[in-house]
Amino acid sequence: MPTRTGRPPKISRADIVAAAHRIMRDEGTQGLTMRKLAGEVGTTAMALYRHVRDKDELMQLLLDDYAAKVARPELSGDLDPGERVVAAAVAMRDALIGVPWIVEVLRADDMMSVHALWYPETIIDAAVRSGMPREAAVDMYRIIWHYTAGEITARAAAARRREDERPTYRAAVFANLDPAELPNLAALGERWEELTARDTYETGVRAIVRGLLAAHSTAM
Amino acid sequence: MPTRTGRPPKISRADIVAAAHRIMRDEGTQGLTMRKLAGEVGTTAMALYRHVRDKDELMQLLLDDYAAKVARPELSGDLDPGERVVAAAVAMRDALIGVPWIVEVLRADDMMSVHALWYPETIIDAAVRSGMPREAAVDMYRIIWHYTAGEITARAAAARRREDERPTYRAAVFANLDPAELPNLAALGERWEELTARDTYETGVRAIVRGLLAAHSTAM
DNA sequence: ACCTGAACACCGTTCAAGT
DNA sequence: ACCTGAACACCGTTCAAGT
Repeated sequence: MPTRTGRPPKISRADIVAAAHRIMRDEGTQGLTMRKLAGEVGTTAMALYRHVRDKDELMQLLLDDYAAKVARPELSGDLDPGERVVAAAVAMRDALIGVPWIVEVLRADDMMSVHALWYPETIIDAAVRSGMPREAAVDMYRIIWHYTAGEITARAAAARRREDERPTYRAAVFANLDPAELPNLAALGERWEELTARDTYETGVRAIVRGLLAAHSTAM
Repeated sequence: MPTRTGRPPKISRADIVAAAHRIMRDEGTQGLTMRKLAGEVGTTAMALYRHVRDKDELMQLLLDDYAAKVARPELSGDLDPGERVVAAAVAMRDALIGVPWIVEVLRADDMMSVHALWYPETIIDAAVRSGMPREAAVDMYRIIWHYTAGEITARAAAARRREDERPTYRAAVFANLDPAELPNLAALGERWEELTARDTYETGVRAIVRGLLAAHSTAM
């Protein structure tokens, strides 16, 4: 058994990740800086680089750590395949709704961390059981993912905007609509604010699933 | 007629916006800094603040300028309402595909600049003509918008990733899948890369439209 | 009225030196 | 082996001074 030599560590990866989660929760992606994180952990910014290659690796660590903690919801066994897809998508959205920064980190990968591959697996599995070829099932997953990522991002941005005091650019635009050119928007007027605050996520996934299943059975 | 006094301007808002567009095109949102922009225009960073309140206002200017230049596609008159929605959504996606930074700027507003309100108007109008109440038509527009924003962002990120040399995190994940736990993903294996490169945007909007129209006629 | 230089309060990251 | 201080090459923005 090799004896470790040298100075014993003051901080650990786990300390860093835990502190980073707290900052992310309280101040968002913007608020997470290496210097502030170091302060939270109780060292200097430079010490962090002993434990983490760079900020990108830290984000990946954060993602994996969160994904590992997300519980797998039990999907009731008597759902038909389409409803299983909807239930899995809603669960995925629920897992992301409090942590919109994750969507930024995920970016292009069309998927979450290793620990969250359960979501695509379930969605693809249910789609296949509904009679789709596996390729079409992957398309369904990706379409749902793009929709989910877009919805989460818009929701987070709307929440940020509501915290802002300044009058929205949007309000100014709606005050000056030409009803001749944009009759529907002008007719909606002040109701736009209220209508766009509604949670239509599930309506959307359900439409995607229904629409894709219908398209597939027509094509047969 | 009041005489203007003082030093004549060396640069204009138009110069600034034009230079900013070039930088955005060549280097993306990351590349646009006030100092670099000033260099491109031929002044100092601080001179920009005579013409633009701050970087946020500059982004809004950029957005409006681009939106004003986007041509309205003529939608053939003999499309049924559902196909009109699809055509408008595809046109909206096409207008955004080369300028993904716009989606970042738009953030929460669920819509583009004043000059691009034509898109929601057309989509809502077609949805209403297909027999939906206006509220449901707004929902349809928002669902399509979230899907579109998510797709554009993922597409841009995928393009960036392809430019990177380093082996993708995703590749490492797929090499170590447990087929017992994730049978579908394991079966897909190397095909994942190829399958997720496919353009499924139109399939997605079409499904959304079909699904929402079906849900509405069922409910009646 | 417009532009400039110096400065402020930040970033992520590197590197040589300390323990 | 780990941590620290000083430093580098950046940010957006302000402010007093110049033309």
